[in-house]
Formats: sequence, C-alpha cells, structure tokens
Amino acid sequence: MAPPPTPTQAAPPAPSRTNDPVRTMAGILEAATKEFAAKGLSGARIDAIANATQTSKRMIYYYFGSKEGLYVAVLEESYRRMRHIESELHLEDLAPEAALRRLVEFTFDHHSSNPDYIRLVMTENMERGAFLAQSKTIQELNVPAIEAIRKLYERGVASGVFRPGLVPLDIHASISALTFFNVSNQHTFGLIFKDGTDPSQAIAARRHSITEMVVRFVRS
Amino acid sequence: MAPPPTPTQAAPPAPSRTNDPVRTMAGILEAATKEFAAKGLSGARIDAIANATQTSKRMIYYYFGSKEGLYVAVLEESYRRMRHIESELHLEDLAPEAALRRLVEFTFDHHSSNPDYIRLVMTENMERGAFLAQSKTIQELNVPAIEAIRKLYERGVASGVFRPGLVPLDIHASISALTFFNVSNQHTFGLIFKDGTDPSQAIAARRHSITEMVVRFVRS
DNA sequence: GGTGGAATGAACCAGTTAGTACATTCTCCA
DNA sequence: TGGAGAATGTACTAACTGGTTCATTCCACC
Repeated sequence: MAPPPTPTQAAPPAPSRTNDPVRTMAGILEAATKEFAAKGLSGARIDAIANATQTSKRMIYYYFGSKEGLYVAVLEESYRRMRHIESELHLEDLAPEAALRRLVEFTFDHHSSNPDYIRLVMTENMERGAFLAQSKTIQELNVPAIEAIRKLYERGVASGVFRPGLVPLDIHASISALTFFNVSNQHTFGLIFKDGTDPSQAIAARRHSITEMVVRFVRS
Repeated sequence: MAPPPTPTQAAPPAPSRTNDPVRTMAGILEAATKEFAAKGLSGARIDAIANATQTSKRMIYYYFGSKEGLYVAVLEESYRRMRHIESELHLEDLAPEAALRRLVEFTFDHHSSNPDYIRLVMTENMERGAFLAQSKTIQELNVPAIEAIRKLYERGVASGVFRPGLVPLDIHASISALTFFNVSNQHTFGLIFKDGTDPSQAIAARRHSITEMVVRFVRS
C-alpha cells in the first residue's frame, strides 16, 4: 500500500552533496583526536566520533579502515604536530644555562597547554606502545629534541658552567618526567594533596621548582 | 518427549559446593586488579575477570554491585597496600641526606616492581580522578608520606646540609614524577629512544641519576 | 534437626558497538 | 560528453557485554 510516486518527483529531492575528501579526513581526525584523548582507545566510540563530524561512520572506515587504524592516524598526527612546535625553539642564541631554562619552561608550558596530547601518550602507554611500534614515522621523531639538549649541554660543559659526564637522553628523560607528570597525574595527585593554595600560583611555583631542579642538576 | 527421570536420581548429582565468602571476594579482587591494570576501566571485561576466578560473574555483582563498584574496590585495596609498604621505611635513624637517598631509591624500586599499581593510577587519571573522589578512604592516604619528607627535610635544614625555603609537597611531587614516569611511560619513551644499551644497566643508571637530581635540588 | 538468611550457579537478556552491504552521487579526464 | 573511479549516505547485522532472573544449596543458630 505504498503511495504512488508523484510523476514530477519520483526520486528523493537530490540533496546536492559536495565531495571534499581532504576536509572530510581532517574533520574525522579532529573529532577522533578529541574522543581518543577523552576516553582512551577502548573507551572511545566510533559512533561518537561520527556524530561529532559532518560526515558519517561509513567514511571513517572508508579512509581509516578500522578503529585502530584511526587511532594510529590520530597518534601520528599528534606526534607530528608536537615535534613541529618544538622545532621552533631557538636555543643557540642563548647562554647555556639560559637556554636550558628556556627549554624546561617551554616544555612545561607546552605540556600544560596540550592535555589532549598528554592523554594520547598515556593511552598509548596503557596499550604498551603496541601502536607506536607499528608506526615507522614516529619512532625517530624525538631525536632532534635530544640533539638540541646535547648541543646545549656540550656548550655548557665547554664554558665550564655545566659539569661533565652527563648524558643528554637522561636529562631529556628528567625534563619530560617532571613536566609530563604534572599534567598526566594532576587528578590523583591534586585530590590527595589538596590544600587551600591558589591553583595558578601553585602551577607557577611548580614550574619554577622544576626548572630549578634541572638547572641545579647539570650545574658545576 | 523428554526422557523420564530415573527414579533413583531425579535431581543432578549434587556437586557439593563450599561457601567461603572471604576467599571468594579475595579471588575476585585479585583477578580484577590484574584485569583493570592490564586493560584500564573501559577495556576490562567482567567476563574475563569471572573466568579468571574460581567463582562466577554472579558473585561479582553480589559483592561489588557493578563494574565500577569493583573498580573502586580494586583502587582502594591497591592504595591501601601501597601505603602499608611505604610505612615500613624508617628514615629517622639516618642522616638527612642518606635518608633522602634512601627514600628516593626506595620509591624508585617500589614503583618499578609494582607496574600494576602504576597502571591503575594511570587509569584513574584517564578517568579524571572520578572514582578516587568517591572514596573517602584514599584521599588522605599519602599524608604520612609527605610528613616523612617534612621531618627529614627540616632535620637537614637544621643541620645546614639542606637549603631552606623549600616545600615538602613540592619535593614529594618531584620524586613521584621522576620515579612514576620511569614506569608509566616506558613504552613510548623506550621505543623512541632505544639504543643498544643493556636494559638493567640503563635502569640502574636512571635510578642513580634521579637520586642525584633530588639530592642536588635540596642540598645547600 | 530444621529454618531462614547468606552464598552460589546456570542460563538468559536487552542494549551497545565495530564493522558492512548496497546503492547512489560526484568529479575529472579522455 | 560520457564513463570510470572516487566519495558518500542509509540501513543493517552479528557479536559482544554489563547486568539480571530464577532457582538451589549451604550453614549458623535456636
């Protein structure tokens, strides 16, 4: 008992879509980044990502193949963006200790203002680095970061302000640990040790303390 | 057309179960701890936990009510165990700097040998501390840890080996950050910066470096 | 020794979720 | 201009998953 189609309009009104694969992919990637950062890999929902997009779930599978494929793409994009920003730091113009302070403070601020990136890295560690391992792109991404520290450190040793015998990778690890933890563990740490201090002032104090710690570590 | 029950054996053969609620709960908690630490909250599967137990899924809901209820119980138990071990450390008998070294090295070893605890804390941070907030028990659990640092630090200041003006909570944060990160981010960090060094030697070197960093931070 | 609440088991269920089948439209180039 | 491949939308599904129903057994205490 279906109503007979109107002779003038047999087909649906032809919604006139526009193809824009670049925009579609970018939109998916953006929505997926938020969702994965918010919920982790297993907590993220493909439907939620699709709904946050102009396009449909169908397109996610068309471009990324699977949930994990999308996750890897998000991870790669996120790392790439991170490296790019870091590369803009010019430490060569500064005296060694000033350069080191600049680096630590920059890293601290960078981590603080990119919690989504932090949460993606946390997620990947919960996955035991299984997806990072798949991506050849990422693996040598932080080499320049260590190179920057190495140059800076060697300058400091040569001029006598830094003590010799340290290894750049180790310094990098400490800087990362101190700044990363500050964001990654804010909820469990903050809850346990809450006192009445002003948050923004506490952050500034922490920033200063971390910088001081790193500088004192390398200083002669 | 069901076969008529045998007159001698109408009921099933009476498997003779034994009630042991304490054991049942403990078994569930143990299996759940592993599962949540391995997969996170949303990645964990109730069926997987039940299968790893002598008992059934029914019992999980009987004792813990829901997946989240079980998760909270796991979290609480894990924190409680952690605090208990920490309380066994006697720092009063050592000179301030030696005590500080002992504390850092102990924390490092403790974190290194309890990756499940680390992963539970990571999970809870991914959940933005939502479940820690529910548990009154945990919230003041690390207060004694800070107290230990405070006493140790004040002794050091009094004897002139530590510089004044530092805040114990801040020192605690740095120690936690350095030792926690070492475990929590091993996969992303290790993958990116792999070189040919021996792992156990690398861990020992890192342990020493972290200790040195903390000591130099507080030293006059 | 029987009784009532605690403890337990097996099967089941309804909602969710990653992934797909099928059909259609767009766009660019020969 | 026409057609072939790229891009897209709709509707669907099979499997999974947290949670439950119903019935049974255990056991401490009177």
